[in-house]
Amino acid sequence: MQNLSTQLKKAFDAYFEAPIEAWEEFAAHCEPMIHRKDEVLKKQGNSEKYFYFIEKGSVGVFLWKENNFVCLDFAFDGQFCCDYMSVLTEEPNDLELVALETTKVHRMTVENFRKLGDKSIGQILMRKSAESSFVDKQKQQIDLLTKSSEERYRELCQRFPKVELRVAQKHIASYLGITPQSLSRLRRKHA
Amino acid sequence: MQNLSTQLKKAFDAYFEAPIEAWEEFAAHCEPMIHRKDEVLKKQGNSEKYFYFIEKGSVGVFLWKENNFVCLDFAFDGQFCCDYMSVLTEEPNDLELVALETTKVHRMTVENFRKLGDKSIGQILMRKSAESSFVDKQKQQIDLLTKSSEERYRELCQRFPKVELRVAQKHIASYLGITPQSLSRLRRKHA
DNA sequence: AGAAAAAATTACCCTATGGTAAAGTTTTTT
DNA sequence: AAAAAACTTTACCATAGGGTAATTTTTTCT
Repeated sequence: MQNLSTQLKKAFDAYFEAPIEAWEEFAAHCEPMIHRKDEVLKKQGNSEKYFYFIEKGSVGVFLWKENNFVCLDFAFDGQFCCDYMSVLTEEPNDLELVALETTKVHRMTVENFRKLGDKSIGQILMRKSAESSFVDKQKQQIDLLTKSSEERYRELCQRFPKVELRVAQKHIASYLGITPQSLSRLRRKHA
Repeated sequence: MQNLSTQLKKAFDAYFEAPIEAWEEFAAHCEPMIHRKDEVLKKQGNSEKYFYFIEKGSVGVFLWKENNFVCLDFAFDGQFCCDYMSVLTEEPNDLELVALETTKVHRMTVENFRKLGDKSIGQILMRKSAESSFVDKQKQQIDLLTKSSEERYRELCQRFPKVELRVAQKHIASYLGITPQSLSRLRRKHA
């Protein structure tokens, strides 16, 4: 468990710049959990029950659209994830979280996460959490509006090395906003 | 000034669900200001100096890309806006805020906004602010990934009635992620 | 008001991506 | 190990949107 603390602390430092008490409080309420590939951590249409820290593995955030799914986000080792919109609005939401490989997480109930938010130290945690989530989303929007799918693919591969090996092409394609066929073409061209 | 209070309060209620003390504190530090069309409220590469509440008019958030600009966001009457990424990171940022028509704002220095954030009431304000900004961005990302430019255009027109009359087509086009020529075609088709 | 500048529209052709289908590959199931 | 299912690649054609340029309309400047 000491190992988690080290890694969790590192994630906090990179992500939040929150005071040390905040992550201690957070860590104290975490429960370890293992999810196999394709296991659904949060189902579309439900309210989010947990806030996750990924120790090892990866999780995809999906939106089901007609018969297809669109991948809105990936989260890998050392990152946090959840259907944050559901947490914030306290309502059911259509995002679906799925393990993309065997994944070890530490999760905290949203109930506890919210209770944390009532304390002043948690207030800061919640704020930092929302702020960094916003910055990430803003970057994604900028990429979608200003970069070609080829650029976006190359940057994704840089940001998450080996992502092509760990995550199905179809998920990467939908994340980029293109079809698997188009991604396949891109890959062939610049292989 | 009573008028502002009413409208500002309304904006808070719609946006933040923050306690009444938060917006009173906010309103107390605001300074009224009028910007003419095309006036730059925040220049690319600078740090954000103000946090704005728009009483009447509109502001565009732009990112300059090569010789062009891309519109990332619009803000109209009763909304807040700023280069939020710069405020959060406390660093210079490339977004540029421009008045799209004659616009009356009430602005607060980021310095004061941050000081507010140190009080517990401001902590909540900052958190709510980040949270609602995140939700907005998430929605934008979803639209970009799941909807056609035609759908996005129609929804933009619904969300901000008369937007086609108040804002230049080229800005709307870049917000949608297409060229003015393509937007022109769309408009002709469904006029 | 008239001239100049900027923006919007239209047109033409071109390219990136979509849709469908089929072939090849990998993974899962039995 | 064989069969089935799922995924990836390839191919072919269709289409939305881009690039350039010319024309018209609107806005700005003098």
